[in-house]
Amino acid sequence: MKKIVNTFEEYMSDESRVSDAERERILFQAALIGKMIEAREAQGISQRQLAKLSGVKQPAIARLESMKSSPQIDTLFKILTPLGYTLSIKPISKRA
Amino acid sequence: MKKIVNTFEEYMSDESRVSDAERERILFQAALIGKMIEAREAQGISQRQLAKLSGVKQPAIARLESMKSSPQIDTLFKILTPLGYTLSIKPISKRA
DNA sequence: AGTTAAGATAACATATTTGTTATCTTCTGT
DNA sequence: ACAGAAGATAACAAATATGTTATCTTAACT
Repeated sequence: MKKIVNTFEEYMSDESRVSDAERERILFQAALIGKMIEAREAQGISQRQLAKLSGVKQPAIARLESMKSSPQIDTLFKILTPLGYTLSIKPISKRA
Repeated sequence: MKKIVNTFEEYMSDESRVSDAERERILFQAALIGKMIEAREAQGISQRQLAKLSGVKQPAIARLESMKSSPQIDTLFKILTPLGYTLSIKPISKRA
């Protein structure tokens, strides 16, 4: 019977739930989302304003910023573009 | 009555269908997918092999490589990780 | 001609995201 | 105390991606 987890940290540190590869993947994802939030806040834009700019609704933005969903790539681009950012592929282990 | 389009190029050049912002977004997306395909082929890995490595099924890989779907971010990471790549955010108009 | 491998596709079920609308909580400022 | 703004969340419908299984087409090779 699995322990109920309440936080992201609890989930991530439970080795019976998350493989190393999956953990790495989630951390990359979290870093990406984190930078997106930084970009929005640095420009003083609220989720509701960004919703208007991007066409993505505020609840969807809230869900993805709090990592409650794994957004589709076009949703990410819709949000990043009005913030002046885009996505690119880079080799793992190279520094940002 | 809308003309039926058969190719990506026809679709992209139809201004009644695609706004400038959307066109830019789609081109970024296409560039990203293109690099993913390059990475796979440069390593001599087939879609079926990559399916085993990534846990994403071959039909899903085929669909996203041919831009028939807008994959979820975690699907992209699952595929990119065994290829040795990851995603990062960068300002628009900076060169790769 | 036959065989094998690769990518594309079909059809359907399942899972997940996103839209929609509304509300809740918290914080800030008055 | 009140009002307004911000982010989080709830509930449900609609849209879309993914899994599953199988087949098709094309190309390369014998």
